[in-house]
Amino acid sequence: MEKTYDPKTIEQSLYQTWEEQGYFKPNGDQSSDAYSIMIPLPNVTGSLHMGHAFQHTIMDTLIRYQRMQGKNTLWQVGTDHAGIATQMVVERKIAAEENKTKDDYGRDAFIDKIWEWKEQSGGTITKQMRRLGDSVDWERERFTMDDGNCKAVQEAFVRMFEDDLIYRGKRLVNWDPKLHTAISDLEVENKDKKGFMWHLRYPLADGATTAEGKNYLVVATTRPETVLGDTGVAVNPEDPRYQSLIGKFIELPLVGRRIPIVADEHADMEKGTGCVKITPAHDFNDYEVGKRHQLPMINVLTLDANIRATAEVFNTNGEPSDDYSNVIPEQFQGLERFKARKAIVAEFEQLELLQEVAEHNNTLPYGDRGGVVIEPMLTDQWYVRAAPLAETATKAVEDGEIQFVPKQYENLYYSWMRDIQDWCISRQLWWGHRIPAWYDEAGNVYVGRDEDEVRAKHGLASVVVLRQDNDVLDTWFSSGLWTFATQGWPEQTDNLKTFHPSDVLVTGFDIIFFWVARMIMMTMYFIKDENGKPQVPFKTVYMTGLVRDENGDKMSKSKGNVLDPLDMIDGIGLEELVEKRVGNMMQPQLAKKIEKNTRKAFEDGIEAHGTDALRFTLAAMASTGRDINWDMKRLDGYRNFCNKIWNASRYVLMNTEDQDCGLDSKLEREYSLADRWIQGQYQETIKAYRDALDTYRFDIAAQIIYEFTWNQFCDWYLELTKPVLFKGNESQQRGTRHTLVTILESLLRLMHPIMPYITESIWATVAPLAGKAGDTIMLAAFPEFDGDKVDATAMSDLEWLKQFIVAIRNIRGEMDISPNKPLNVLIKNASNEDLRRLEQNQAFLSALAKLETVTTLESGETAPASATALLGEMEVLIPMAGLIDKDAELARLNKQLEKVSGDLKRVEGKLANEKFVANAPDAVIAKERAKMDEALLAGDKIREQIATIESL
RNA sequence: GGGUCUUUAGCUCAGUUGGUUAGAGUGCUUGCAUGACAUGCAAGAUGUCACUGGUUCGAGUCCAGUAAGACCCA
Repeated sequence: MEKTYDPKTIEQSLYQTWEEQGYFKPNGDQSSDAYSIMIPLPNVTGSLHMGHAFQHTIMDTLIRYQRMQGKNTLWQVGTDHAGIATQMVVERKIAAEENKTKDDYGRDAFIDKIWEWKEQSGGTITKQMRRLGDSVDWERERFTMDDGNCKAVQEAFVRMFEDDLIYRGKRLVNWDPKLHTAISDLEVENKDKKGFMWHLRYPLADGATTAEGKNYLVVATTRPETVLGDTGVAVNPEDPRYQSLIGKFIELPLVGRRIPIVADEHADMEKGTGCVKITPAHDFNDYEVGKRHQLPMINVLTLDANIRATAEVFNTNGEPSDDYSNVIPEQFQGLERFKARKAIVAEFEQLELLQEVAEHNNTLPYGDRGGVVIEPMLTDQWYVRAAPLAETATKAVEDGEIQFVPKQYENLYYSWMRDIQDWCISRQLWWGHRIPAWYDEAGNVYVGRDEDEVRAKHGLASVVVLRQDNDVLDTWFSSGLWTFATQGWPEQTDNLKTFHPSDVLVTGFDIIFFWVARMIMMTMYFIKDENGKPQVPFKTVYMTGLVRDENGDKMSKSKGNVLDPLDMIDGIGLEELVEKRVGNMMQPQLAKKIEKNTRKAFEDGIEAHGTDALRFTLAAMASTGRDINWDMKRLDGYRNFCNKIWNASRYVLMNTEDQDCGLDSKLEREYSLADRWIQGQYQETIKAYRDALDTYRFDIAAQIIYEFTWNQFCDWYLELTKPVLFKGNESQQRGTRHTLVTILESLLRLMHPIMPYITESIWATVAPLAGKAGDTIMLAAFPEFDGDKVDATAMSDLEWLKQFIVAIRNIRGEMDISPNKPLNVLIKNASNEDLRRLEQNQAFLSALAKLETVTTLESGETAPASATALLGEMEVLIPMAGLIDKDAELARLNKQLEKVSGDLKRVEGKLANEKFVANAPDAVIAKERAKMDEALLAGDKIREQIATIESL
């Protein structure tokens, strides 16, 4: 083995071997339990960020852990087509490179272009996953637009339509005027912005006046440009100011439209003037008010959100109507919406109908992709009726069929499910699953799996011209079928039977609504068990937090603080990192700032750390549901841990390779105290570690394995093997070698799920020495706790030994005695057990505490002036002659005394409190008593010692 | 406005049903070429557990409120 751990040289070839050998595939053993995880679909043309690395670490750890327990294990891999995002990328690309639009290409050619792009850039993610060590079954890799998924989506759509769970309707949708598509509520981000509230005078018709005698009403609005589409004014039915006006009319300025004054709860008496203009075609609240009062709807905006040349007038059912004139004043025609606002305000001012302009904080809806303000728009769209699906889906969580980790996310889930809105699933895009609906020339709609089926089903002759809906489905619609479509649905396949429901879903809280909830709804609707009971898509949902940057800021491209997991693994130079962050930016004006921040945060670029260190760090920081502030220092620390494992293994191999490791059970093996102790420690580590993994506490698991490996196995056990290996007899050496190789071999298996590469690499050499056969650690058995191997006496004996050694080292450290100077120590007040332990562990003591002699004083025998340490009642004395500074020793003793006195005071106080003694459990009181006795004794001894030293 | 979460060592974070002197990594101080490792070894220092009040024999932990921050919903 090389002297220093170098991940580069081991990782890539190992992965290739694993993949080639088919170790990632399910073992197909139907007699063992199945275990499956369906990957949260990354965008096929995207790349993995630290959040993915985090989730993948957790999934791979779980999968490897279960696989090593012999389960029939599947980690299903795949990517999604990311409709809007991908189409935008390719549109920008052809615009930049060829100055063309998608319409220049035409639908089919443009879609071909996207497939091309997918072929080109689709490999990034899979390469990254291979570097991360993800043990996914690549042969089953799926894509949301592959044949199987297309079939599943089509089938799902048709069945839901037939069951009246999908409908088409003219309704207000969130329209993105930049991307020209409807989006769902979830794709809208509400942002607080400073704006204005305009108070407009609306003249009353027919000579009516208000209670105050005015001939107009004042309405307040943040969107004056929608005046052109007003079809009513609402006042609160309880409002005394306007009661007499209800049923009367307004003469709407600019367009001269006569519109009614209606009474509706929506008008808030406390807010503004209490009068609200109603524009049903351009506002979600107004739409509802309009429905209640049968107000017509007038659309005044184009799909670009410009003012139309002529308005579209609909009745309240959305049918074209001529209730009102469609004329729009010429000066506003074609104006962009914000310019139109200015023009209309100016016109009101001109007409002396602008009463007031007040500053106003409003919340504006933005499209999460296009980044422009969303326009409520009256269009025909397809919807999923969500409420009936939500009922079953909510119950599954209530009944505990699906559990969220951590639990509090269940509330978030419930709160959304209880108030669920219908889901707009059509998108005016070309890239995606085209909606399986056909229209005849009369505008009738037919839904079916293909045109032939539609014709057959509805008896449409071939002369009837049908055209398919131009729109595609929301990407999340296909993602919602992921857990079962990947397993062959709509066929009833063996895979579906074996691997569905999946065991755990590992994902971020930010897509609970987008994906998790919808997956539960869709799955429970389509998949039933043998008894017809709806099947859940997964039993547990493990929610990860966000990985943030070192300042706690969200990582994002525009902030330029994104980290590529591969750069943690391979390292990257500063210049290259800067280039990576500022190159190809959508907002080049930020480049300077990003460059400066990057140079500050990564002065020397990023060192290579290897996959195992990255994974271990992510695991160590995975406490439930919390965000992670990424800390390079932690990564450094855990890279050092890998180096530690490497070197500890090197030590083991140096002392066991080509030597008798006691595999032949006929030859005698003598186990030292250290051997028996480390075995017990190790067993307890297995137990605690498995508990941690079973409860998704990866941070605790990492902590346990770190503590055992470094602080027990390396710091104590390996040191304790030295005296045996260098000076012990044959059977003692054999026993220790046997312990060394067997513990290390098993420890590697224990660590493997989190750190796959380093463990596999070392295991290949260590396993044969421990008598283990097998081509790969990946398929070796996961260690199991064996209580018989825990030797309680050995455990307490060794703790005593450690205390002894630490006490000597402490005196050396504080007294400035070289660690190389052999010492002669005296023992006073030793119990029989102390004597036994001393007797049995001379070799360890002299090696680890560097002792020349240990002499027991008879009772009554006087000791020379010494530095002392206490082990229970036993005193360890280091004679001072020539070694120790009197004042330094006094200072050291006084410090100890102070500590002991402090303890004593606290404990005495507690025990003197009658209520404590009366109420506390016996065990607690006994503990306190013991502590008091110990403190009393220690205090006496230290004071005695101080007196002795002072008298010198 | 409603809701959820966070606040513990210089930094990044653990801390179970309330019960020793609140821990880890990193950083800091001192010493050390020691037969695996200087990406190391040994020893050591470091806390108003955000704040105020309450419950309790006992609170980092439970309750109420305050402050700061993050997120979700409207």
